[in-house]
Amino acid sequence: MYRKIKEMFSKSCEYAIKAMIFVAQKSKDETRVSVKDIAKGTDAPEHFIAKIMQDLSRRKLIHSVKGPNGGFYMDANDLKNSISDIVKAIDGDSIYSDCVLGLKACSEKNPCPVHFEYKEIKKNLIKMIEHSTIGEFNEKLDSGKFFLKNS
Amino acid sequence: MYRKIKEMFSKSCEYAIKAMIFVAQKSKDETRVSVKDIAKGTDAPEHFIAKIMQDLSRRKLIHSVKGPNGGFYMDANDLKNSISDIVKAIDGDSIYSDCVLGLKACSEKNPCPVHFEYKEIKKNLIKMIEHSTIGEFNEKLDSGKFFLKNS
DNA sequence: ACAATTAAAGATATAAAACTCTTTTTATTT
DNA sequence: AAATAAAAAGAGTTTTATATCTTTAATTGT
Repeated sequence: MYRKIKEMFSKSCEYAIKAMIFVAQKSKDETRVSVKDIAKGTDAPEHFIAKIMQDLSRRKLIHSVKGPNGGFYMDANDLKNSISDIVKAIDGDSIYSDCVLGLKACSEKNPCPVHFEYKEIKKNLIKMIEHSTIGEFNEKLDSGKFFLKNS
Repeated sequence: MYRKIKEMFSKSCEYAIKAMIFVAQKSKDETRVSVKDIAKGTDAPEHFIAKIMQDLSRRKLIHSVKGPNGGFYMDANDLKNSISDIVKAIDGDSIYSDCVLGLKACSEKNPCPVHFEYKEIKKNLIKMIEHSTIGEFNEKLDSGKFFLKNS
């Protein structure tokens, strides 16, 4: 029985976050970024990231235009979106609401054994992903000290 | 496209944690707990939790005996295991090592944009799951203030 | 020794996530 | 208006996780 690897976010969500940051980078000068470019820039499978971009677009986290010279871009408002907004759009908000042990009945009044310990972790996690906006990451990457690609 | 629900641990791992706590509860007086009882006590599918118990047993996180009046039990040493030990046994240790954005090349010197923010979260998470042992939870549950079942 | 009981092992089935391919729609450029 | 380039939509495939079922091996009580 091989059960391995359990990440914080789904693969889709990882790609989504990377894609958002990537497009933010490229769309300063009104440029539109094609799915192909996003796939290359983030080491994501092209057709898969295309689907994810559709989701992000439908959820208004990013803009898109069809046709020649079309593609994805972000406006000033889009840059205000947080990692949390992306996570919610792609993975849903169970990371906020659900019990670590998967107990539906778990609550403050009916806590699972790890409830209060986990509460702190969750609070920090949420703080982090809500606090950091795409725009901020954009600036960080400009500084040249951070990287998006795998190789 | 329906992508929903992304938990901190895998379902298998949730079941494993609950099962470990459940068996700890029951095995004070040298009692052995059967798979059937574990399944009932933790709201887990019987045949599925059976597989998980096999894993835990193989990894020496729990003891088992076959035959009539057989079942699973924990000795004093087993009670010293932490949640972290269970997580590592079932989900692997990627939660410790892997980049949130799934970047293989991500490191202190080659950080992804969220690397340093996430580092703190990870540190807290690890501290929590390493710190809390099965034995402690056992005592907590004894106090009657915590619950394992879903309903 | 035998029957009963239980976990271990193995094989199979189902569901969800990850990924791919094809067709359609929309916009742009000539 | 036609050709083209791009995303959107839809359908399909593969892989992994979850779950079930069956057989085997070990232990106990009679």
